[in-house]
Amino acid sequence: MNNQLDKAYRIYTVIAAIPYGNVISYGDVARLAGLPRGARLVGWVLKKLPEETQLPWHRVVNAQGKLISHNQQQRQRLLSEGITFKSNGHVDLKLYGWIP
DNA sequence: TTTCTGACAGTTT
DNA sequence: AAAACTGCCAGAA
Repeated sequence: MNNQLDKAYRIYTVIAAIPYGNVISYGDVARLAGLPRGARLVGWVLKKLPEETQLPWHRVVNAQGKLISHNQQQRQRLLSEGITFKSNGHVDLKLYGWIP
């Protein structure tokens, strides 16, 4: 079946599998979840995550390496995983892009 | 039902 | 280089 829960579930699975110390873009999450153009859906799903989720949502950044604006916590978590930032405050996707 | 809005991306101006 | 436009999917109004 192809209901929204299946799609959300596939997205969860992909995000849960992002290795420690790596980041991935929304578009790549969608692609790996079988939703080639579902980047916005990934954002929608992540927005709905509960506070206490164990999903490594902080490893998902946009295609420019920019973090979401509303959450300071993301940068902190990435730093604690050893991820470095460029002078413009973006993560370097070339270094940390996740190739499964 | 139609329209608008996102924690986005890719292409075209 | 930067802004605009288009595609995508689900939800809210």
